[in-house]
Amino acid sequence: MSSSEKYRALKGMRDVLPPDIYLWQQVERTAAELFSSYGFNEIRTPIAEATNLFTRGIGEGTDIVEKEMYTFEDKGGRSISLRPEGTASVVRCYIENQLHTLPSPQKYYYAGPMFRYERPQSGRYRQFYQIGVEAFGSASPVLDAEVISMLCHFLARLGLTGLNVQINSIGCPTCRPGYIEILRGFLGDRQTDLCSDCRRRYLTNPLRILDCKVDGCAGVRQGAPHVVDHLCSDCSDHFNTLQLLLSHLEIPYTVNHEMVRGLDYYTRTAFEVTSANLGAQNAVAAGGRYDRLVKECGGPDVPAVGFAIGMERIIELMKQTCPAPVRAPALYIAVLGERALQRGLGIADTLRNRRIWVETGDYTASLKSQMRKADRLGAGFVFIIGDDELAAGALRWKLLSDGSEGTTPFSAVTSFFESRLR
RNA sequence: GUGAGCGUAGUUCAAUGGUUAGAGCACUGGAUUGUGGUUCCAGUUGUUGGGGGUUCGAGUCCCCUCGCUCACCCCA
Repeated sequence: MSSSEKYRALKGMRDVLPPDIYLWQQVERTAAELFSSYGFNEIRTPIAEATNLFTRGIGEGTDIVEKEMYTFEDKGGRSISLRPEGTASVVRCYIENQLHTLPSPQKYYYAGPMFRYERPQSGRYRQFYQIGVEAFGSASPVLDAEVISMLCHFLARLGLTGLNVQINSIGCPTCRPGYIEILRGFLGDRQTDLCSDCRRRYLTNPLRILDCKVDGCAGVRQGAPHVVDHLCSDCSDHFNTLQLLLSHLEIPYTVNHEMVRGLDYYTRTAFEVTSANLGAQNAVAAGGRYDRLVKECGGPDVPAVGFAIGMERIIELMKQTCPAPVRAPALYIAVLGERALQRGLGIADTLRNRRIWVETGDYTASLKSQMRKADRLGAGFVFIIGDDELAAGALRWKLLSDGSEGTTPFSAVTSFFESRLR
């Protein structure tokens, strides 16, 4: 709104406040509980890394490293970047800590902010949060299925419905080059009808033409050969077994032949969960297999699968079905005078030790204003303590929902309150 | 990086180019002593995002700028 002097959060970055914060906590708690039942352990890596970890890991030609990274020099002249995604950091962590020496597969999850310098829009922020999962050390499609299944259960446990799971296989270094040539052959004489980006992609990364959203390109690629029909036998077996497992697990999915992931490191399985209830940025979670990345980053030849969940997008969907819960104190202690305040503070302490949310009033304010404040906070009970109550050794209580009132001795406060709580 | 829409009180919104820019909600206090919600009364809040221009006169028209929103691109 007004005034250039006021500080505001940077473009594309925002505060998370109550009541939304309780949804965030719920999502994080659910992830921690569910993922650990699948044997995934949390890890925390720094939010900044050497820039070349990302350029090498994510791929020189990707938009993310080409134009979206927050990159700066530290005081020692080193090029540092804020992480634009989580996988590269986790891979670095896996290699640096020699986690391959532990029994395979090693399974980890992380949660935290990522940074990309993009133009913000609905569901897209410059600082955004992901919960990600990475499993190292098994090339088996069983692990792909486990990870996809875990993701679906996670989303279901949060009460999200109407989501769409799409999978595809984009092959491996053995079969992908062959497919790319076949694709180029198909597109060959129709190149001129492609958009300018796709004409460039024809040379650099023809796979990306498959998921270009420009109308003309969709027409040009109609009838294009599917990757899945040109996989080597290993990749083909892998993909078929994955589908079989997903069916056994009763996970509804569709094969999307046009889905290729944007990051260079993916091999074989690629998958994505989308929602029709978001804006243009409709991916809720996405991931895939990256069997060559660990080696490419200087580690042992270890295959891996993972995915990342877009926190803000999950939260948005949750808010559409049920609003964020409003929290309110169970008890407000209205106090009249300093002696009453002292008594009230003691009671508050006792009950707080029993995990009860208690607020105390301002003894210089009128009872009316304290009552009003209790009501505004949505407190369940009010305790009233004044000279009369101190003399009688019993406080007045009032249940705000129906206005009922009574007295109870100070000595019986704990048991009174706990029995009335449920 | 490209395009479009929108910027008026804490908030939601009014105000044919024409007095001192208003209203609801919210907030604070009060309606006989120590009782919330509903009601009534009173009070507080603005560089109309900022800068320039047109005009006798600009919240209103024009230009620039900043911000927000949405979309493209790309992605979670």
